This record gives sequence, C-alpha cells and structure tokens, in this order.
Amino acid sequence: MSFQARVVGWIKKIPQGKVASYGQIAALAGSPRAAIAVGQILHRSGEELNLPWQRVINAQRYISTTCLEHPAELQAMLLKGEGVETIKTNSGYKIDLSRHRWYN
DNA sequence: AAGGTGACTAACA
DNA sequence: ATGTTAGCCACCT
Repeated sequence: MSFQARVVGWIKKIPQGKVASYGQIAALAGSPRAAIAVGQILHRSGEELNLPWQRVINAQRYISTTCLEHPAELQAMLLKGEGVETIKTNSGYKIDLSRHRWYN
C-alpha cells in the first residue's frame, strides 16, 4: 500500500465539521515528516479522488491553498458549509481549532 | 531514473 | 509578532 493510498484513506476518515493538519495526516500515514508530500497529493489529485480536501489545513491553523482553481476563499466557503468557523484575517483564513480540531 | 517541486514545519534572527 | 532558512519526502516528468 502506497503512502498516497494511506493518506487518502485517512483523509476520507476526517469527520464533517472537523479539520486536520497536513503534518497530522502524514504522521497517521506513517511518515511524520512528509507533510509537504500530503499537500502535494491533495494539490494534484484531491478533487478527482473525491476527497474532503477542505478539511486539511496547515499547522498554523490557516488555510494554505494557493492554486487558482481552489483558492482559500473557496475552501473557507466549503468549510463554512459544513459548520467549520473560519475567521478572515489580514493574513488569510484562520480556523478555530479549539472547536474543530480532529482528534483521532 | 535522477532531479525538480510543492496546499509543510519547526527553528531562528 | 513577522520573515527567512533549512530539512523533509513522495509524486511527477
């Protein structure tokens, strides 16, 4: 089973209304240092694999998408749609982890 | 098949 | 607090 497959598996398990960080997923998938690789996977095939990519944010609890098709604004909207509060700040969209952090 | 590239992070200045 | 640096590592070409 590839790292990618494990990552996908975990991401699918993130419950609605909860969020996890790239590093957290990487750790669950067996490579605590591969956070950036997780981002890579989502970046490329997150949408076509039908994953809840919006539930994955960075360790600073900010939305960190950059790609034009999936801007932070869209992610914030999707999260809001499932009950996750996003706070708009000058530096981006911040997530209220005290309420929405996903505990495994 | 070797190397470039990130939707990352933690550690510093 | 804010910006930079240097490890990270799997995916893609």
